[in-house]
Amino acid sequence: MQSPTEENYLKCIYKLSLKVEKKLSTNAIAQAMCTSAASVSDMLKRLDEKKLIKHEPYKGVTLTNNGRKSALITIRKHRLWELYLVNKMNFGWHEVHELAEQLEHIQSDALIDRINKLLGNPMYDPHGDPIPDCNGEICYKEYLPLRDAAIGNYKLVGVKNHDPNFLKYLSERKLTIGSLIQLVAIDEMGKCIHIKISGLSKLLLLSHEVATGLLIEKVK
Amino acid sequence: MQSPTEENYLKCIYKLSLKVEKKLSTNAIAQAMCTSAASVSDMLKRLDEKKLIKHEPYKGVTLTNNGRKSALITIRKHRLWELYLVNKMNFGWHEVHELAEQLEHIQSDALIDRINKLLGNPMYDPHGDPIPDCNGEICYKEYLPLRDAAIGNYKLVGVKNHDPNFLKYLSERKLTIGSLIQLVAIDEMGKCIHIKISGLSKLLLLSHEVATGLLIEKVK
DNA sequence: AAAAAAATTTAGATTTGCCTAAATTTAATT
DNA sequence: AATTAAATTTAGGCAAATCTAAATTTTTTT
Repeated sequence: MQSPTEENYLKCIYKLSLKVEKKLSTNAIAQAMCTSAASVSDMLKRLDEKKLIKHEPYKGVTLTNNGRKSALITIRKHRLWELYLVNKMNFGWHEVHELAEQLEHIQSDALIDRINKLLGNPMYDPHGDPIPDCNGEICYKEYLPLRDAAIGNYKLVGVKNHDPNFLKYLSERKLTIGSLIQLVAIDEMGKCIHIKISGLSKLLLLSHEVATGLLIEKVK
Repeated sequence: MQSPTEENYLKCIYKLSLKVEKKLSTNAIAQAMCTSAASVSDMLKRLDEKKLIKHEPYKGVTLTNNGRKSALITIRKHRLWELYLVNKMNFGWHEVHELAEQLEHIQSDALIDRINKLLGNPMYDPHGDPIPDCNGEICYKEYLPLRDAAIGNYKLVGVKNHDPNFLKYLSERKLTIGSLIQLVAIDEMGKCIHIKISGLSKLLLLSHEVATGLLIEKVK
């Protein structure tokens, strides 16, 4: 078993590894964890001894299979809790991250299995991120930012930006995962796009920044 | 704010204080916490510095108002979580204590308020224990063990024994909080009693041990 | 290729929470 | 009242997780 801190390090290393192909630097982890490089160096030694990562001093870090699985199980718990908080406890999608950061460390397979069951074995969390299965298998989708889309019909399937203020901004405009979006016009000059959300009458104007944070899927 | 360990000590001291009128001994706490007297002595010093308890070395311990409130807020969280797990997540009343021991340390007023709201601001947990309000006020009831009752009609309002096996034994016999019980006969010789549960046809035989663990209320 | 800069690790401390063993205080016996 | 026994505290250590500062290694620059 891992401590909550170790779980957080593994989760962090996993997420950074998705962005960076090569071995991870101590500094990158320190920055992401908001701690000192010395603390990270200490922790890397411990995680290496536990065979959760492979750490060659001065060279960098990679996850072992065990470490990756552990990280994905923590991510699974986080995402299931987020979805539970939104779907069953009426929280907004902008409120659940910090809560899930705590709840993901609750140790009980029975509890997480129950949450999964009550949610109907869901595939995605409230932000559209895939939920790893109980073996730590995860299935990534190809995502297209709305910013790069042509005129047409789309479904909102994810957000790239998880900032609570951004999420609140979206839900206030009835934009959540699953929303059907018609891209009506692209204003390259004004650096924005015009969309219409299925079911709502009025047009919505989105800046390129906002459109960059929205991940969509083509609809027939 | 307190650490989970500090919360557990305060909860423990509060619960022991209910049983023992005078000042609590270090040993009593050590036994209840399954730790050494030296560790308790350490912790008492820390809690005293934080003004959560009053500790006169060699003399004993009492809670301050702050300490009592903190303990009761933790107990509130524990009992609300237990009820939530039973009522909303389909756990058995014998399965929820260990989970609630973890969940009670989640730090979020919004979450516990939401749980309270979803449960309809409940008064009692699944074992019939009163739930302190958000100010740490608790209202105890006078309880009568079924063992001491005369022939008549009663409602099961609590259990004195929280052992999961005992609880499972009861629920397997359709005995849970709220069950209406008709005390049909008292067999002093056989050290047992005969009861009939409302809605069920057949008689149930309960040993004096079991009847001692059941807390009841007279029904008109 | 040598020197300077950047990144990383090690050294030495700190805090929390625990331990065992020793010292101290209080309570119980003789 | 003196001694023994029990309870409690203190002393000294350990492990996790953090820190700052110093030492080391790698990379970059000149």
